[in-house]
Amino acid sequence: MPISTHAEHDHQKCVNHALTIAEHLCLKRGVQLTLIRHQVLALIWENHKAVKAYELLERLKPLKNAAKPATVYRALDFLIAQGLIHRIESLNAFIGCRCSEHQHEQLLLICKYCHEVEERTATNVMLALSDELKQASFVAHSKAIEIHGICRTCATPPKA
Amino acid sequence: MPISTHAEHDHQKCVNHALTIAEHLCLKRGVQLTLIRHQVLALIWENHKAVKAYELLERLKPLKNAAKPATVYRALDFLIAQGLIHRIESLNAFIGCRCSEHQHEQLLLICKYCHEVEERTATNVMLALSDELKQASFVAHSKAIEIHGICRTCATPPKA
DNA sequence: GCGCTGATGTTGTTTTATAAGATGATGAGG
DNA sequence: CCTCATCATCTTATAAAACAACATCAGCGC
Repeated sequence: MPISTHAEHDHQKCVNHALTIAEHLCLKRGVQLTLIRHQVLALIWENHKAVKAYELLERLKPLKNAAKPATVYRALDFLIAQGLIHRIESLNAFIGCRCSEHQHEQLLLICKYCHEVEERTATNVMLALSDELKQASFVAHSKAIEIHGICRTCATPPKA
Repeated sequence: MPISTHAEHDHQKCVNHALTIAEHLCLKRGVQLTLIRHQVLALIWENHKAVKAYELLERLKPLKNAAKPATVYRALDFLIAQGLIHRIESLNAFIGCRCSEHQHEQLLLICKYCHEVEERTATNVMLALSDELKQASFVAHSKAIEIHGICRTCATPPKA
């Protein structure tokens, strides 16, 4: 079931949920969700759009005057390693992960208009992919699939 | 059926085939496969590994003394637009396309050891993907899937 | 306190990609 | 033949994205 990505949803809930999960997960794993990391994660969750590293840097600076590229990249590295965010290769951008605890094979649908990213489990696709990889005798390390196009909302003409 | 990517195949055949196809295709489409574009395409086809833009630039310089970044990037843009090569987003690199004439939904298997890239049609995966996109009401523009891992050859211990 | 470890600060560099304006080649139409 | 348009290229800068290296600091166990 897709989530509602556009304006109408209670986004504060999204954010709170994501941050709470992140805190619990880090605690459980014995890794530090430090202030900077927490701030970066919160910034990423400000919306459901893919966000660039230098954009995050700009947004981080008011909170953290000394912020430099390395500051952001290190936080991003950590968040990725913990599965809390995804890196979108085809955009050099980042997006909060909705399922940090579960599997990590997802389908990312990236809208070229609103830039929102929908994350789907897409079980059937992943099954077919596993099968194909088996046939190819290829051992995959990660199976993120990034698809660019136009999302439901942007495709639908503004309601009459 | 996967192609043989490693050393044992007659690579000159690959190259000639790719260049011939490219020439015909450009002729048919009324676009110019100029000297520079042809040279860049040939360089990309020197092997089946993903190649970076600045690496191409270095290799192009002996042939074309004035070569600058823009020289290479323009040629790459053209080749991509004509479907003669693929851009591998997750590597910022490029690879020759084996099926310039046909469909453009492919599965790219990228080996982290030998860096060779195998291109597969993966019909079942693409069907499952189309289905999933339909469910999501998402209109995709391109459906390249990049999977990183270890290829058959690199996974197989050197023959006893 | 001391020393270990992980996190951060700081500086600089590398890698990847594009912008903008001048120049050159080719071909169609007058 | 000229001229204009178009496409390709050249040239110079610069932007954007990412990382390397090393210094410093904070917390913790001993």
